[in-house]
Amino acid sequence: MRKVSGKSVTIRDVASTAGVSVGTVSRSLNAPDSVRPVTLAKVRSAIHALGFRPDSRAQNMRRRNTLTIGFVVDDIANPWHASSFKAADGEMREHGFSLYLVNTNGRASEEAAAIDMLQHGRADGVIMTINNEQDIRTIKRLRELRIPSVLLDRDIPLEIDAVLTDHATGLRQATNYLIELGHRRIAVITAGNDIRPGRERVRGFTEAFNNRGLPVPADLIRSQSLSVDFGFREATALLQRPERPTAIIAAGNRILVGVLRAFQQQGVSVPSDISLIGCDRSDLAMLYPGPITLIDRDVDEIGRTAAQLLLERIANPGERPAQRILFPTRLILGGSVRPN
Amino acid sequence: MRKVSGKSVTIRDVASTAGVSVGTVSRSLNAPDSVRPVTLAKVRSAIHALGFRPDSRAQNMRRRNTLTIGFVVDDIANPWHASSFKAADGEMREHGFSLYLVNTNGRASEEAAAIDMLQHGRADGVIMTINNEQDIRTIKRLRELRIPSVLLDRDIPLEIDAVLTDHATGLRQATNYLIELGHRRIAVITAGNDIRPGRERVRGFTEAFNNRGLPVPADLIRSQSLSVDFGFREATALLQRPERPTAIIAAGNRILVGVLRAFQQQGVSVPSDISLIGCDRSDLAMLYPGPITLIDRDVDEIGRTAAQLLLERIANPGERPAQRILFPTRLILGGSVRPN
DNA sequence: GCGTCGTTTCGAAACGTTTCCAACGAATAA
DNA sequence: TTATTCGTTGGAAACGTTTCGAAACGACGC
Repeated sequence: MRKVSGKSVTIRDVASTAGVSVGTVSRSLNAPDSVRPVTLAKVRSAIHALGFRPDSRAQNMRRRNTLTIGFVVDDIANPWHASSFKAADGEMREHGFSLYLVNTNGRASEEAAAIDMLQHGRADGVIMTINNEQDIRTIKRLRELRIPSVLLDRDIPLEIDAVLTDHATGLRQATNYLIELGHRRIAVITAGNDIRPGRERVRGFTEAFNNRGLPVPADLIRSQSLSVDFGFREATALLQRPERPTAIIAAGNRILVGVLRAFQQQGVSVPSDISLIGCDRSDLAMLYPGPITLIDRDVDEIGRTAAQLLLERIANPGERPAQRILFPTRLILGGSVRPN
Repeated sequence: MRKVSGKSVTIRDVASTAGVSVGTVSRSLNAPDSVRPVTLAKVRSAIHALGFRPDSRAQNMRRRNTLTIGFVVDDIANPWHASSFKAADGEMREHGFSLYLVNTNGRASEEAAAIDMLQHGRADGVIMTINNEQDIRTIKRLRELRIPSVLLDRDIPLEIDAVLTDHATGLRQATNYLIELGHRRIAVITAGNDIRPGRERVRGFTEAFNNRGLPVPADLIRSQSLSVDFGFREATALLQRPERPTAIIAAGNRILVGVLRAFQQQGVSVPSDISLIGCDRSDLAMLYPGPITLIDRDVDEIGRTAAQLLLERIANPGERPAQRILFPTRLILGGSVRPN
């Protein structure tokens, strides 16, 4: 809190102290090779003596950039988002960028406001996991976006880079696994068809049954939202049906939380009362006694790839066609499934 | 990606379109009451027609602020940090601020670099949970900090606002509870004495024994780090002792993860083989069968309070004495403890 | 008709950098 | 010797906004 002198030291102070012009100071910082060693030394010692650090605001203003990337998610307390943030942040930091984290709480209005704010001089690019691929406001903003962007696990019919997950295959594998163990009344709880993961997971689930000529248990497909509450509500309802499903696929890491909460409340144990498959590695999934069998994916690589894609766009702002990169999933066998 | 014209629209374009001066446009935006209604209308329609939005970089430059707050933690994947971020972010957003999230990975050098960067024009304030209260580099920076700051759950002998938790009482209560249930070989795993939570928790633990005239099990106090790995290592070692503790207090939410991992690996069940108390509400603690008895605190209120403290400092930059606000803990009984 | 006042607007300066162009001196080539 | 080039430096313009003092304008009182 020690505020010695009111004014902070600028490049002009350094220049006059070192007895050179401001241009020379600037070049000493940004292109030291272009200044004579003896001059450089004078400048450096002046900088050191005054404790000068360039003001980022002025640099951003003049350079027309910010070295900042917006990272937009609905909920950073979702461990998957936190992990992908960390991965993207690590990659970005290596290239001198920092990340603005915008938590939209799943509200489309905050999402739109975030994009508006970020693109007018607060960020050089955006990584987003939007909440609804059909929302008019968001789409409109994305279409007119002035800075490069990458979608994370979302898919929009616009020329935007995207890093996607092969959820369909993941769900197909998981469903096959359950079918092979004799399960037929298999429920899946997942996002609605307003986002790609919801659509793809339902597709994979359906295909698994179709491929074997088995009837698809359409009324056991609960596809609407990735929220904890939705998982809880649907699991509760499923457990109360006269003919309980013998297995549930909680396709979404927040959904898994809701499902386990329902199990806890109803005193249902896994896997003796019901089999369970989750999504995405998390402390909960890995340490829950069993542990829980899950459809995993490499969140670090996904986050890092998003960052790389964006960095490339920023470095070469040409009009390349959009890239869409697909990452595989992997079924990790735990102890939350038993034969039926 | 539609980049119509190379240049973006500035306040000058608006001025000439509306037939007024740039000053008037600026005042239309920032002090609409000071401009005649008919002029305001002209300006507004020009703004709308051109799709003008002021450039944040220029505003930051001229106004000498950024409406941005740095939020510095070692690991955003720690759910406690994620929750406090969300709470602080919500409060800040209401006041027009956004949050820069800086993930230091627990490295003191990155911590110092983050502070350096933030205070030179990237942020108007900082909320920090630093990694080591004794680190020279960090201390030095905090002493010379040019922007207001708030420490979250950390304590440094400097005039800096802080939002703290009454960990000592929390640990005393938890320890008392175990003692009353007949436990004597109680282990505690927690942070080292380089951060306040470590010191306070050990103090509370010790006091509980002292208050009853019982010998303090000094060799069961494992106080070094809040990491998952430390929790895992210490729990593993404790389980392998000839005289196992009958109860473990995992005093730190990451430590709890490590402890449960050790239990999982060694096939130890809770509470039949050993009693367990954790810290901080988390999906894992609440859904782990039992659930786990824990020392909780209101993370939302803590995060919000940190934000409010900082906002107040930013609004009134006077030299008030530092404020230190202490929040209580609460023992939430689960099913992870049984009488000994 | 003139001075005064209040409201509204104009225009320029300022914020702290970067970058461009001109200028300079020394070194090299003719 | 003069012309040319190269490396280095100085000085000013520029980035897009806010803000401040001055100017313009009407209304009003005398």
